[in-house]
Amino acid sequence: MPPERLLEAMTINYWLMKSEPTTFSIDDLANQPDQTTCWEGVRNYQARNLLRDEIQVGDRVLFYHSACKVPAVMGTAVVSRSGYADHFQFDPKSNYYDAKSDPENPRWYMVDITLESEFERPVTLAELRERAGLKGMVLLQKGSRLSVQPVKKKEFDTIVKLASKPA
DNA sequence: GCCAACGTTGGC
DNA sequence: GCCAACGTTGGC
Repeated sequence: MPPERLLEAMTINYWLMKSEPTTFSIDDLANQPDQTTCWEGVRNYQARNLLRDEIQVGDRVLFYHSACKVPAVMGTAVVSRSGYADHFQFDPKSNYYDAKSDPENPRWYMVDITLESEFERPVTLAELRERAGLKGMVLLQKGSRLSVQPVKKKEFDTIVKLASKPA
């Protein structure tokens, strides 16, 4: 392995993934076999590139509830399988079907994630906005809609720490 | 390649 | 339910 690949293999990266709890909540993840699920249905090229090229086994994930009453980070997960073709794109009955995707050259990718911890309490979006140290988070940028996005280690650690303290 | 129209996301 | 912001589509 060339040295830069070796370094990559040793480096853990951090991500945030959004899910609408009415579709798939952190409790749903907790109830999956092995508390593991494939992260299907991402249909945005920027997020696709992350799923296909960047996100590696062992990377850690903030599980975020979006489009709900109290948007919040709910817990953490670990990437348990790196990018592979999202088979729902080839299923005409799926909401995620994409007639223009070529099976020889799949357009959409997914990873598997496994629950790591459910926070004792949600760390709300409002709370994240109050922390000066989190100002740079992709999630907090105006108009930011990426459903899979990079997070800095410092940001990840700050949020995990917040979750262990009373609101 | 431009850009208007449309659809979606997601906080509020 | 509203609406701002964004991404995609498709005519030209």
